[in-house]
Amino acid sequence: MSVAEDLLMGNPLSTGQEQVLSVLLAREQLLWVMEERVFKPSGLTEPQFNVLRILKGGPDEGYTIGEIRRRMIARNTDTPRLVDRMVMLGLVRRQQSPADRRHCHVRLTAKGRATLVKASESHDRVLDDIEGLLSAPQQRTLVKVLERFRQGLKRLAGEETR
Amino acid sequence: MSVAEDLLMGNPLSTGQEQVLSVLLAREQLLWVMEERVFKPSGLTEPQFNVLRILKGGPDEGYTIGEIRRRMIARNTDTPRLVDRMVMLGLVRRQQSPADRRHCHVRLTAKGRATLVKASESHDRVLDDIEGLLSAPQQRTLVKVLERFRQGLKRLAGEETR
DNA sequence: CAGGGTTAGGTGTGACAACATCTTTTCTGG
DNA sequence: CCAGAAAAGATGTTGTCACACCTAACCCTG
Repeated sequence: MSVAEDLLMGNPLSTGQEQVLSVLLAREQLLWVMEERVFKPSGLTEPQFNVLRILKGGPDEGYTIGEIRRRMIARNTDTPRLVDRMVMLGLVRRQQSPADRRHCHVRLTAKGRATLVKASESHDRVLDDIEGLLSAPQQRTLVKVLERFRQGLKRLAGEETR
Repeated sequence: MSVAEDLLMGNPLSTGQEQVLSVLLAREQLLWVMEERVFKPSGLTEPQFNVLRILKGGPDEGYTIGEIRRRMIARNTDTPRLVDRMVMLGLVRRQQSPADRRHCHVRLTAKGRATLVKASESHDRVLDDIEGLLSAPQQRTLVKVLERFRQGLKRLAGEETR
């Protein structure tokens, strides 16, 4: 057990500290499971997997770099270079738009699609397992409370710029 | 609003997806607030701040690289190089242990201590604000449910290596 | 239609994460 | 005591995040 987890269990922490640690540690553990069971076996990284999923749900002509970035979970993915590496891996194709030459459309290749299918299978299995961790009411509570937490944080950040 | 947040609100997602997205987005927003209000103003990065806090709570002779790593939240911090950079910034001192020359003790400098004090003030203010986001029962629920979630994930990961 | 602002994307740099490998030092079993 | 295992760090490499700055293309107003 890490010392951080140790801290969370039965030590005198402020409730703010507890909440912060809880969120950080849950995310750490979640990512660890995903890496072991989804990303490593498929040879993808987390952001690469996300790009593939985004493209799969998109139109045939693909998405532009900016559209991909807006759909990513992380705030500021360095999307041009992320796409660069995925082009080199043969996962996606990049093509300048004739209509607006500033845009470039990114599309799945056959290899990218196949890799995504394989990774998605293990991803779905992990999600199924996760649904078994908490009772249904607890799951709803978790989502609801985290949503309130997040909206509150958003206001905290927003107060800076007022 | 990012598309990821958009997804979370009123779209047909599996409950597993919902929980995963909730945790990831909450952590994103939390880190964003911390960066704006704690890390950027103090000129520290998140892991640097954590190292300083760890050293402050430790013994006078400091901690070794390995002890610091075990106390970090992230699983696999590249502690030698993290300490390298902090030495160059003048935040910590590194000294080989005479008893066991494989070890090196890392200690706060005066500058490191002063930087930590300044950063801790804003950190405490953020924690105070966070305590105001949810009702007391909700805060307890959040911590409790995330703890169950995390323990469950740990079992999921552990099943791999059995 | 010309010049300036805006937008999309690329590039340069520094810090961190994750993994592999290597060196030095210590420990341990025979 | 000594050879090999184990431990602690250091180092090399790749991928990502975050920021700053730059370029090219478009648009819009005068």
